[in-house]
Amino acid sequence: MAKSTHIQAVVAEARREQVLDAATKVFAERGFHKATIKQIASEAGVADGTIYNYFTDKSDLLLGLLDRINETDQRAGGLAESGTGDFEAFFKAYLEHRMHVLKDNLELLQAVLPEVMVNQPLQKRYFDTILSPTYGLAKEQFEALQAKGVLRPLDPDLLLRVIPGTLLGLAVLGMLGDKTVHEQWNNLSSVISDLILNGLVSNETEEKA
Amino acid sequence: MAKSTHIQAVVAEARREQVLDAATKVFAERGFHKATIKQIASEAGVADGTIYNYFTDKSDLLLGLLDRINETDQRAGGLAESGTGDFEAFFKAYLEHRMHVLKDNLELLQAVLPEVMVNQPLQKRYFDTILSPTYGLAKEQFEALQAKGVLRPLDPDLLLRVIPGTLLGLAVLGMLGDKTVHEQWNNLSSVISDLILNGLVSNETEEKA
Amino acid sequence: MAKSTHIQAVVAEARREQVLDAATKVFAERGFHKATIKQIASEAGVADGTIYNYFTDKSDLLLGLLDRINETDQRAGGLAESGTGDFEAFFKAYLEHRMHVLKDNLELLQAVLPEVMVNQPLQKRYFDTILSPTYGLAKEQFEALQAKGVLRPLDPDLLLRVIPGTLLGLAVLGMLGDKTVHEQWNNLSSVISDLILNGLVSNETEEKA
Amino acid sequence: MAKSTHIQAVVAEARREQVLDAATKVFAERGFHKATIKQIASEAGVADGTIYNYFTDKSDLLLGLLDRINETDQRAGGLAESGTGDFEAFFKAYLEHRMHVLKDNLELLQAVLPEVMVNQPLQKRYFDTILSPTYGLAKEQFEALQAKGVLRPLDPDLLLRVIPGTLLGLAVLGMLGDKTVHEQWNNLSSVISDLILNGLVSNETEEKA
DNA sequence: GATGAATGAGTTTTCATTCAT
DNA sequence: CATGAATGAAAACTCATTCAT
Repeated sequence: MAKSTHIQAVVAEARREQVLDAATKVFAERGFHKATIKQIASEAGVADGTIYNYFTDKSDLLLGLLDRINETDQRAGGLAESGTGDFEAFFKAYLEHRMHVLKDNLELLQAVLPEVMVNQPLQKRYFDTILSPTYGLAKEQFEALQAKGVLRPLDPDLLLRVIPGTLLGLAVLGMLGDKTVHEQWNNLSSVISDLILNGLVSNETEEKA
Repeated sequence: MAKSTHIQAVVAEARREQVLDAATKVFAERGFHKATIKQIASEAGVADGTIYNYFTDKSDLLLGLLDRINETDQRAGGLAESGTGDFEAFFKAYLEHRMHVLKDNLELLQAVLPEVMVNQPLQKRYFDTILSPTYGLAKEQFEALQAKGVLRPLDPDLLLRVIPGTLLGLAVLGMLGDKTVHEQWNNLSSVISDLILNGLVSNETEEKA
Repeated sequence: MAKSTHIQAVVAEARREQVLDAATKVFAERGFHKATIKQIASEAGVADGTIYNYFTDKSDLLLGLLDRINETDQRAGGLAESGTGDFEAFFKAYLEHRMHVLKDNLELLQAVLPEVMVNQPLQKRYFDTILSPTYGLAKEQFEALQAKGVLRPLDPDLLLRVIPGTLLGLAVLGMLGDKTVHEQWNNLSSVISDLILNGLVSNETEEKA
Repeated sequence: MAKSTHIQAVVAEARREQVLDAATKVFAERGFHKATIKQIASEAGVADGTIYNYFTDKSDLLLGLLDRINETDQRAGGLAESGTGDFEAFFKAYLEHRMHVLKDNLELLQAVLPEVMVNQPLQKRYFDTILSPTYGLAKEQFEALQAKGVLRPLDPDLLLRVIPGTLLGLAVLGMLGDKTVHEQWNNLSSVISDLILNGLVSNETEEKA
């Protein structure tokens, strides 16, 4: 019995994922409201009613996707540095990693973001479970590096909006159909690193001054 | 008769604006799809049917709002520098201006962006009429400054995504309910300028190396 | 404007009645749950959506019917006697009147009763607005007649359940398909009067004993 | 094998009863249509599908309950009098018995009645198997008593609607939420007997006249 | 032009019933 | 026989759009 119960659970979980995959695709393509349960069910290869065996609601599908983003973010890890030397190398690697994760989850983000932007209960959940924890963690790390003199003393709370905001903004530009963003996504990573680390202004100029 | 026609035209234009104002508010609050014509009409103080004397469609309201964003952007102006000396001061001022304009139009952006992110015909229109022209213009200016050695030789196409992307990303963070972004919006401007111009890494460190 | 507004109101009220008539018929025939909005709309000669311009809900239709029963009951009047002499004649006339009103509203009662029996919020409303007031009024009248020695001293609270209960029970028997009840409805009135006034047991027998 | 078959039959019958008990409860609480197979199955402690091994249909459950009412009525017995003397005492006892049986089966009645009132095929079955036999039986007894001069010569067909109708009506008042009916159920029995036997009008008055 | 009631297509959701395990 | 997930038909309800006034 334990075994069959276990198999049931595995099958059920697989079905859930199958439905969430379909919802991701359809929400991303058509938006939350224009997406119909029929389309999602058909994309998932199940009957309409089946979806309601796994989700209470159409909007419960969205919560399921939010949880996925959350898990993705957990796995992506934080700004945990070995503390050893090279911050620049570390930052580049970290940013590249985040950009990579972001790229892999653009569809998911596109499925969720437009609705979250417009739905306040969802906003709260998104902010509390996804953004806020990230902020808390990173802030301490920034302050430590600033204390060591490795980083310039910019307000860490604001840096923590600007840097992820940049990634988010690029993702949104991508969703708005900017082909360059899509095609050069990998190169963007190093430009951002370079820009954020060293700034826009030429050193020659600066050193002259 | 010419006069009365003119008056009518003025009244009609005023009515159009009145409806667009209402649509901005209701779309921003509830999202394009959850917003109903009834709500917009009521907010505008007109009857449902009246809206159809000025707009063919619910989605035509959205096009009207897109045009407003376009106008906003036109008025905000480009990166036109007098060419004289201080690029840093100029960039700071420019960024502050754009941030200010953006702040004033957050509601409009929130009304339009989530739907544009999900609606491909709208994307194309948005991209072609709003983003693309901005890029073209700014690119030449960047290249000129890089040629003069004022700016470091980062790929201008990518810079032109990263910098506006940062502003857009911050606006989106705001729409997602990040209170810090709202409260510190004005301070964000100088942090961004500083970060973009000079980078994150402390000069002391750099110069030692 | 006052005139056109008035006309609007009259038309609207007529439409409401038209829909309630249709609902009465369809609910009585098929029961609340098996009745569909489509059927009611079709019976009323309007589109489905039109019903929702006058009633918030399917169950709001039922409330509308309850109100009708209430009005019916108000018009039917109470046990108000001139106080003069002949209680028996008065009671016969009163009962006949109530039976007549009941007959005219059997369809309405059949539409409402089965659902009220099964729906507690509706029960409360039905009891509070329809049954309870009737009880309060009649109780005093009974007690007065008992004090005068006209009526035997049976518990008035219980009499006030038994007598209307008898009418209600006969109506229900009718709804259950008892043909005799339908066909002899008018004769039932005098049998009930006679039974209630004089009892079942023969006077001869009684007087012998 | 004969034995195991017998055991199976007993188990099966027990399961049937278990499901009917559950159906009685859930139908009475929520009404036939709002009751779901899932709720009944859960109340009975079996799986949804199991119910279909014992009943062809949701409405077959109702037929099962109708049969129970029928059995209840059979057991309750008729108006069979020993023919000896005291009709009044007999009638009181009989009525008390019926009221008692009715009280014990109010839940069952509440489960069945509202749906029967609205479902014609069910009505026919209910009428033919339950009401009609009762009528036939009792009518003869009434006529005999009237012939003996024990009872006044009221139309027996109508009396046979009025008396059970009174009980039924009181049960319905109870289902409509009349607390007095519930609380005073036992006292109602003697009031009804008294009223039906002796009438409402005071004997003093009558004898004067 | 302005109005707002009427329309009915389109969606979500429920739930009796089936059937593979 | 028992199970309970899958099914999909059926219903309530919403709302953009039309059009008679």
